[in-house]
Amino acid sequence: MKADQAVAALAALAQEHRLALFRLLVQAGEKGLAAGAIAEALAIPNSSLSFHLTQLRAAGLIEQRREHRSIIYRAHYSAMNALLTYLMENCCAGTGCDPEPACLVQQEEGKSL
Amino acid sequence: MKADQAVAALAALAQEHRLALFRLLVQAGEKGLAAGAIAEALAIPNSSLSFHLTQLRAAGLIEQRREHRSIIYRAHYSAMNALLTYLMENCCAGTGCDPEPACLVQQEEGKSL
DNA sequence: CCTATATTTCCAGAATTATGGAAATAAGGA
DNA sequence: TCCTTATTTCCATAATTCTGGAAATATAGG
Repeated sequence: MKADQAVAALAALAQEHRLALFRLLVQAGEKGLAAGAIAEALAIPNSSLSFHLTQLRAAGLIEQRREHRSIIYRAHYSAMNALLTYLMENCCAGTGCDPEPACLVQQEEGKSL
Repeated sequence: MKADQAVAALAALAQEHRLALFRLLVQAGEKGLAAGAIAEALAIPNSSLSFHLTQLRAAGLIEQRREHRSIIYRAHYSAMNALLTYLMENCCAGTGCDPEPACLVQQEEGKSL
């Protein structure tokens, strides 16, 4: 991951409504949620929600698909993991970070982040 | 962790210089780095660096201590882990997130995040 | 006390971002 | 085609953030 992608992803998450929205999608899992359901859950006007969905999508953190009349959004987990990995890359100069429980993210890889 | 703390931490990281700075400190480990060394490594004017250090510190992501004439900064790993955990909280509706390698952060807890 | 080093504070201009109502677009069914 | 539902685009206002030079503050040593 490159620095400007990471900045874009962090900026996308650094907003009250978008953070709540992203977490909602993280918790919803692979099946995702329709835009209308999100607007209702978060009590945000449609036009504002659409703006925030666009921001998250531009940052690569969520995906959309159309299903009948609804547009379904879901979290893009691998993008999220790439971000977490980037943040903690080469952490603690390789010393293991004790006694703090840092460096968690990098220990379970070998898969496509 | 509460939502507004998470937003503050993400906003602090969502800036080119601050992200590079934070990662530099993550990689430097517990011994940290002096402000001057950071300014040199990142090629940022002192006043700008000081602004960014203040932002990161206000968000709880870094700590400072004085050592002789220098002020040493280091990453606050537990705050970082609290943020990562918050982002992925209850992820994938408990289904395990396969086939994506998400949900990494929460699997190694039992320690003070 | 004077000097050198290290870092922060002050400031104002430039740039970016969030908001929500109203209108526009898209899809599906009668 | 016409109607209903679902979502996005447009727009102007308001608010926030970044920048870096110059001056101020803090520490240490001679």
